[in-house]
Amino acid sequence: MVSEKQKNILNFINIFIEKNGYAPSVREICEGVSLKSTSTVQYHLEKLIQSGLLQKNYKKSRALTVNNQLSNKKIPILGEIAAGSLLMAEENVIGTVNYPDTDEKSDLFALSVSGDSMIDEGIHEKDLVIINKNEPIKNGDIGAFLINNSEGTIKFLKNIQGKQYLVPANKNYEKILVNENIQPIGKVVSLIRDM
Amino acid sequence: MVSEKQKNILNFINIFIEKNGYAPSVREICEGVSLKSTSTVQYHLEKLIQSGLLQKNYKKSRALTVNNQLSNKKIPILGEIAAGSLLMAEENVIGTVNYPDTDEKSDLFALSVSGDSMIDEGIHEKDLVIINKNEPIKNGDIGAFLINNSEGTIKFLKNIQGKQYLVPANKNYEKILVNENIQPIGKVVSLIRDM
DNA sequence: TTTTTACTCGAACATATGTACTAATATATA
DNA sequence: TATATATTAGTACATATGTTCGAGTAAAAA
Repeated sequence: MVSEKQKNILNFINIFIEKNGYAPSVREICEGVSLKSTSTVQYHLEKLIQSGLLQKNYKKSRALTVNNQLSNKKIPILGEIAAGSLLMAEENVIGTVNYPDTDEKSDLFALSVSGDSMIDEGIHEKDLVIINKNEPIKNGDIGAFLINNSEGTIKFLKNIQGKQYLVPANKNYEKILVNENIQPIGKVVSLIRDM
Repeated sequence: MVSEKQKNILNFINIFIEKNGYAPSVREICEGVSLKSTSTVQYHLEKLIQSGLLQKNYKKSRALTVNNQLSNKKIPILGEIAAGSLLMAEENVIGTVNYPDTDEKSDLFALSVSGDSMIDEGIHEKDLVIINKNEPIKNGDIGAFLINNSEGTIKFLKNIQGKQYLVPANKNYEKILVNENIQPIGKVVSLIRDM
């Protein structure tokens, strides 16, 4: 569906943007991919738009955006989870972290780990865990949970003898039976540690 | 030096780029910051350029780039370190990872961790460690080293009784005396784990 | 007061740039 | 063979857009 020339053009646009910080004009694409007519480029741009690989704004200069899978987005870092609320209230956002934006539907945020209850899994105090609110926590997953509407915690979710438990990775802590006071926030999908 | 109006304009440009993926035109800035004349915007853009906060290309449309401290750069992920060479030869690059670009002089790359010699420090197999080639490995730091020009490894660097050792974080492994067969690659500055 | 600096506006200009139309060529398809 | 599709080129047009010039206002400095 997408010809070599079109891939060539898309690649040129990508490199140009990375190098210059803004998109090339139609005539600069001409130069860049050895085409002599602007209408030829126009033709290929239309094809790329139809293929969903490119976005363009009618009559606006250099208003190309490439639909890259590897774009970045800033996700909020929450200091502590507000009592009684899972909302990412602005007053709780203590910063942002850059993270590759892979899933368009995902709703990500970051939590700074406090305590050592997951130390045996290599999750340390002050590590940053990335949590996806839209990804369900399955048996054996590490997830973020809210206890008694006040305290946020990272634990394994494990099914033991038919009952659900929050299981720490530290022998000094006890597992916790999941009841109505415990609500899941989301699955831990990534971990970032600065040293 | 930079007036409120100019900060206002810079902020508008930043938000516009983040939202649209390309920079605003002079007239769109007019609209956005409630100014009626394009020359007024031109005037403020000049000021911002003089202050080093903005870059512009003469006569090119929407060719503004904001000198943000929080840009991102792609850093290469090396599969294995080439025998006899620390060069990041293209054939060894198995991917890239997005990482916030904080230090302009830093020379970063990523290594996928193999083995469990640092497990007690919460560094697991398949974790991605970010290494700064320009940051010296000091006593007590975790660094990346090349052994016998062939094998790359992550270890503590520790000074024990006047001698330098590579110290694992795993009781099942022995520490290694630093000799001429061991050369430092760089300090481990960050860790990324996908789950 | 006069002078300087900072900021704003309006109008006009030059051109960089996106777009449209027609035609030609080559290759595949019926 | 005839027809359709893909690609390229040339020309021309409309306008989006950066730039320049002149002037006015307000506040601060001399």
